[in-house]
Amino acid sequence: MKTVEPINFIEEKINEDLKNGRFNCVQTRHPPEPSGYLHIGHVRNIILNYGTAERYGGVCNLRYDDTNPLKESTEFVNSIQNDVMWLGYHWHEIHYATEYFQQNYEIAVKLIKEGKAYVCDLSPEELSKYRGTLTEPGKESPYRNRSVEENLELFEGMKQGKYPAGSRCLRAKIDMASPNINMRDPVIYRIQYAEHHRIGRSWNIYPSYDFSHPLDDCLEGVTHSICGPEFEDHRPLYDWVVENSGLKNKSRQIEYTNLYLSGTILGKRNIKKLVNDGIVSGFDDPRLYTVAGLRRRGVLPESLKNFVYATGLSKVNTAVVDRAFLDYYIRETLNQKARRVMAVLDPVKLVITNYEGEDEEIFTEDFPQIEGNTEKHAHYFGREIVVERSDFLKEPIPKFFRLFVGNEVRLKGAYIIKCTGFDEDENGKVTTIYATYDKDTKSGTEGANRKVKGTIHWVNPKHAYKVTCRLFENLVAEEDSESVEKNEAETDGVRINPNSKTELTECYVEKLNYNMDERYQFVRNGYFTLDPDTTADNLVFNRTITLKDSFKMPTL
RNA sequence: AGGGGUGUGGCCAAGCGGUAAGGCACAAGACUUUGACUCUUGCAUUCGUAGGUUCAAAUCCUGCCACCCCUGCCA
Repeated sequence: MKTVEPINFIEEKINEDLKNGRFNCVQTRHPPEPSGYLHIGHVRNIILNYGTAERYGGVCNLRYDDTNPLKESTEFVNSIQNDVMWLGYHWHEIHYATEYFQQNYEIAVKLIKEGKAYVCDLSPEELSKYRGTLTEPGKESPYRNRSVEENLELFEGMKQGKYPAGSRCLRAKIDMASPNINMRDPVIYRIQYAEHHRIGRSWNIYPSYDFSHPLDDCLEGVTHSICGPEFEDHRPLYDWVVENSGLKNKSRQIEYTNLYLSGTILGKRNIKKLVNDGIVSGFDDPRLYTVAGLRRRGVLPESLKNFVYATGLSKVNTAVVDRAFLDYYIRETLNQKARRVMAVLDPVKLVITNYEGEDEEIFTEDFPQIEGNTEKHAHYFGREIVVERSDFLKEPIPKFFRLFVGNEVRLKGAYIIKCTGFDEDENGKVTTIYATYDKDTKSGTEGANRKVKGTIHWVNPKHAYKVTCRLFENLVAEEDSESVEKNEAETDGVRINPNSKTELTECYVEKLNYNMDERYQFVRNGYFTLDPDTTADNLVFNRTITLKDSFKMPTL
């Protein structure tokens, strides 16, 4: 087995194992518990497991860690598979921890026979007391030294459902005085009468994670079991189980650190709460950093992968990656793939006062960033068009070179116009802008060489689609925003932005054959994707992300 | 004497005894029929802290400090 150039400390460890002969191949597993939707934090784990196996020419299995029927469901099983496929990873096989229950059980019996496990009758409360504290050692259970026969009989009784849940459990006999609490005779089997989403009620006893996980790894042929940092001090227990299982394949657990993203709410529990409280519309709400939400927003899987690789892996447990970093990778990909489209999101009417006659068809072909794009885009210039409200200012401010009375600006792909005036309503809101156009400056002609500072986009409503755009604000309140003052909702110390709702607005986009699979850059507005809910007569776009805007309005 | 981890610029992050890579963010400038993109430049005399070893330390040693995880019959 050849080693590969390591890109992180995990691969360094793998190379060690390959070099000293502990393993001669690499097999990993992706072990989600089907108790929630995958989010961007899980993406790193997925990339690590599938990606590492891939790099070493090994395989990675998808294995549902479904040892707790109380929290799991088929809905989550399906969503996980869907998300992994969307990310572009391929599992070798799909397994369920429940497939190994018989083998787990037999190994538990073997442990009992060897005097390494016993049935304990302590109640959960008592068990907790006997466990000791962080600073004090635990006390041995009075049931610790039962005979092998009695243990065997009791365990069999548990399996047959003779005792109520919580009345007894099977514990590994390790060391009640261990400074590592996980080693103080951990519970490895508990009684649970519940409908399991996959195996129904066929088992009355369920192995705990600490017991089944290492076993399943070994059984499946996993060489490297890559998991989160919270299992670091479970490793001695993992090794204990592996060692005492009698299994030949001895898997190795390697921990990595979690991914935290600033200004986001992650964690299955938190996301569920947002969904249940109705703060978001579902697990695929585009404001959520779930894989489903990100996908609906129009983020591409390769952006996510590039982002994860770029953040690297260290063991710094306090690392919080800035959200701007993710944004950068989203834009980077989209910039190469998005089709440029003229659109006006917040329209205000603009009248070309010296334009006469029929609307004029304008062809442009200046979208060179799009691969293989030979199509001509037809625009219709005319007397009445719409432009973006934010491209006009009643009172110009320094360094602003878009529309204001007296200023010239180019309408992208068309003519240079000069703003001559505007109307406003009683509230001071601009209702109409007036301008004249210079007919010698049409794009593509000699006269077009004249330079003006600003270029704005525009749409002729008579020849455009009226569409719906979903815009939204970040779910998490900015640190220093005023909205934080009167926040009502709070999830685990993270302040929810009370203004965060998905807003549907009526906008105009130029006529094109829109394709569900394509990304669009609404020129000067950001990147958009068609929403799955879109219909033939109502196009719904989701804003993926805004463009960078280096023009800053001065703060007064 | 609880155990296990981690500390490099605003945010990630290389570095593994030879005199602080890179990216994001930010700032300035160039280019531009998207103020996008692209390009150019700037941005840690210092690596949690205090000592020690050395010709030489972010890298080795010692003490201290800070933060994260662990007291589910969850994973």
